[in-house]
Amino acid sequence: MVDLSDVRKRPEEYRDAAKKKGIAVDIAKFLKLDEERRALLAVVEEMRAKRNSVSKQVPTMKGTEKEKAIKEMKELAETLKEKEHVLEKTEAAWQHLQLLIPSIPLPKVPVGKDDTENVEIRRWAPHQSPASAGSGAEQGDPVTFDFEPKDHIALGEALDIIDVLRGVKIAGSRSYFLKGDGARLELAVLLFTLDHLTKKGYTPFLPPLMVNYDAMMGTSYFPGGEEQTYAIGVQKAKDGPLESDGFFLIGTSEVSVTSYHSGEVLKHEDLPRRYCGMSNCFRREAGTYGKDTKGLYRIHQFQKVEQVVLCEASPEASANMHSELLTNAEEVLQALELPYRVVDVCTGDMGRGQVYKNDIETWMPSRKGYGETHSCSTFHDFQARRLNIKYETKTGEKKFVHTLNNTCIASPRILIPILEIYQNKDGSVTIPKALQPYMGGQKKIVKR
RNA sequence: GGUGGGAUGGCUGAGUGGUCGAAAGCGCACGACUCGAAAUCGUGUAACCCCUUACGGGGUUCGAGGGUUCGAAUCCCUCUCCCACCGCCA
Repeated sequence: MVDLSDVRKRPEEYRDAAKKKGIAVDIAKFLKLDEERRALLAVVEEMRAKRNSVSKQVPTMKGTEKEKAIKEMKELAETLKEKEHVLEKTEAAWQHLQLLIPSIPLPKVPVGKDDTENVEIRRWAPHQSPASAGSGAEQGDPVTFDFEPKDHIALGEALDIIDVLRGVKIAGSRSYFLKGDGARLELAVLLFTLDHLTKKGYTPFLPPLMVNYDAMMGTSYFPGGEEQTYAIGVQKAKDGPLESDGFFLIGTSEVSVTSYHSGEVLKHEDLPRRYCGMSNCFRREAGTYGKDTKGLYRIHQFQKVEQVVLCEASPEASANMHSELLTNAEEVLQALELPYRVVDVCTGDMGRGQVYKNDIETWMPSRKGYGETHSCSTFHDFQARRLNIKYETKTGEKKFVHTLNNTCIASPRILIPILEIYQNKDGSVTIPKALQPYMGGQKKIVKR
């Protein structure tokens, strides 16, 4: 949610932001409703004031005077009820619209319509002599092979560590099993990342996977993201209606962990709060039919270590935390020796609330390109307003905190580059050095 | 799943239809006393919204929603959450 007084002050900027982000919201309609609401509020409050003052006097009155006052108040109550009803309706529409108003992107954000217009800002690849020949060398790929490489599915099936067919059998498309060393590899990469962040002062969380509407709304997934979200309910008969329990499966632990302090007032000296949530994540992936159907790239359920930060309300503090979050994620990729690039996400590929966003894309040989593996977002006070998270400044002023988040690792998507880049000619996969301690010292995944 | 007890300001807790946004205590802030401190005494101490340059005024909020009433923390209905015990259970 944005600062409404700011919207009143410079509506054109919000109209512009909505246009650049590709978000449909009628700012003029909002302003009109806003005025209507305030006019109605004035009328209703005046009537309430009258009622309150007369009601206070009633007990001191007697006889006909009292009867007259009560009669008058009865009539007033009726008109008041009507007015309140109109106000309520206006307020509901007003509230709905204000949730749709996007934040204004920082000036440095490139303007563009979708992810094809994101702008690369840097690349990293491990130091190793580039192969002079072999698959990929002529295109200048960061990873080359002197044999014909397999994709992660072929590797996973041959090694019996990924089973997509049986996943689909019991849970439908975009489902899978990790088994054996595949299961262990995923846990290894998650735990390695969690340890990395813990060492850097981040508090790990295992948060609720099911949350209420307020958490979804507060982190600004709702309204708008309902179609991407699984709702929890009870189905009493096969093909019968689903009775909602009012809970939703999180698509990221950002939802639970950012909401952790909702409704609270923190102390200035307790900021920044550095948190990381490890959780399963659930996504319906509605509207992606036919997109990334093969393999573990786009799936309904995965696991992620997510970084979440609450910091003081200054653009500088936010910017510092943003680069810290990026650095943490890059350190993990560097430890895993996976080539990646960082892009500035353009306006059209940003969410409603974000003011700045970077994606990290990791090299995936089978895609012959970089695939998104991380997403680092700065919100300023957009989420904090919705979640009502404040802090008290040194001067005793209460302000909304700034929130940020970034993936630190998401699996099994990260298994794509790991398996594909670390594969050997004989079909085995070398385990990245950093993960070997988390696999009991094991150095290779081989067919068992 | 069953039974009983709860939910009031930063905290404890009183309040069962009208001058109650709410006693008292604790905490906190300021002042007095003191060389200074403790103790003591005094004063003050909720959030949000609307109008106002400001001073100030008004509204809403006693878990949430609805109802009764001229008027609800207080009465009625529904729901949520917490605590205790019983049953079942990873």
